[in-house]
Amino acid sequence: MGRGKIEIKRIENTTNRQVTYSKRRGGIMKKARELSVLCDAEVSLVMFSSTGKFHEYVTPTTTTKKIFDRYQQTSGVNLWQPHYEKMQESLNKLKETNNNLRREIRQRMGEDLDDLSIDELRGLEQNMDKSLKVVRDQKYHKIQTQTDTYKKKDERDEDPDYGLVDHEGDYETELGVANGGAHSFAFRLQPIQPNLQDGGIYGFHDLRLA
Amino acid sequence: MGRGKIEIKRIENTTNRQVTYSKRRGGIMKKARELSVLCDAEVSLVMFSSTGKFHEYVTPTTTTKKIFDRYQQTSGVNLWQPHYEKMQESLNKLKETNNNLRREIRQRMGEDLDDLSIDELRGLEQNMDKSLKVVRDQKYHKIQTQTDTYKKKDERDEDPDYGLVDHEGDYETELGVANGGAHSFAFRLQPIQPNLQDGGIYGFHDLRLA
DNA sequence: AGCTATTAATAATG
DNA sequence: TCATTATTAATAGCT
Repeated sequence: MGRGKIEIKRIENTTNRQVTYSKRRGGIMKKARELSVLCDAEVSLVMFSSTGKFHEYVTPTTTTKKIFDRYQQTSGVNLWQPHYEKMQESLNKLKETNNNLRREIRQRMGEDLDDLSIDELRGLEQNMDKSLKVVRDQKYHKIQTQTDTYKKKDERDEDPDYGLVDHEGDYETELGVANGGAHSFAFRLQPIQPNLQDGGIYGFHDLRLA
Repeated sequence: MGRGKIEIKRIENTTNRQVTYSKRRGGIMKKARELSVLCDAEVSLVMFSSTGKFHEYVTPTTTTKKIFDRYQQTSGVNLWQPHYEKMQESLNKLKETNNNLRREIRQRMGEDLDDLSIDELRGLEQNMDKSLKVVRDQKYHKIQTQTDTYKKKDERDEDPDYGLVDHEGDYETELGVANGGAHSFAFRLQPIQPNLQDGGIYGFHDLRLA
């Protein structure tokens, strides 16, 4: 369809190649548009010239993203799914771990004990008993140390923030993630938060399953 | 270019539309191929017919994924990155939360106490003391209940497994070691599959900071 | 960029 | 769906 027939092979002359690219690009985009309209089809046409210039046509009623999403779904070709799935899997594992850790803390606080067997209860009790001794010793040790320090310096003034629980900022809501603050200890929490609203928002010290 | 000129608008007759789709699809794919070869260009052409049938052409020297990546890069359109980053962020928050939960459990096991103030130690001690009483009561209650059950049961039949609690033998041995010989109630949670390779980024049931 | 001779695509038809 | 063909559409080579 020109002044002469041409062979379909790379046009070596650079200028010619560019000109032909320009002309045919217009042609194929027109074809794509016509196909969209006439046949009510979704079309995505993406082109990069040999010089790297980018052109595209997409059916106006959709987007390239949608076309590619559909492409993935239909063709079964995974463009980024592998990575995504891996992360999703990691997220789920972490959430499960998180729940287990919360459950353990709750049990160490004397809640959620119904499901434990006698042996488990015995193990927990022994562990807590032993741990409590360690904590107690550590407390005495610390008091002793501090007393010594006071004797030396004879300074004073206590921390006015004593007892305050700081509530840090927002947490990830979409995935039901609760982010414990660096110094969030359940045992410091006096009133355990009553029921919050749904949507995966949990207080820092909420040990319910996420 | 046919026996008559046609207007570029949706072909209402379904059969006609399909036929035209079929013909023009072939035509545009040929054009895409020719553009690729003649002009040394990268072309991706994705089409969905109105009935949902999928067809594509990609320059043979590349792949749809590569074109897609390049498209993202060139057009500046970020299609999946936002979601990806969001997940990454969630992962990080979850990991931090898990670390905090682990730390709390460690402290409830008498470890990692050095950073706690006297007041925090006191709070922890009181909480543990109180919780221990609850656990102890629960243990006695459970033992009592089971004893009653045995009495009733013995009157009827002899089912040696009834009411018996498995000694889930693993949890004591496997973990005691990891935790300096301490009886590690935490590791009762071990059953979830261990982490795979991947550099062990997410240590799920290890109470050390990940 | 335009122009146009010529080839290519395809709408209607069988 | 497949082949034919009269027409229109695209475009190669030129300016």
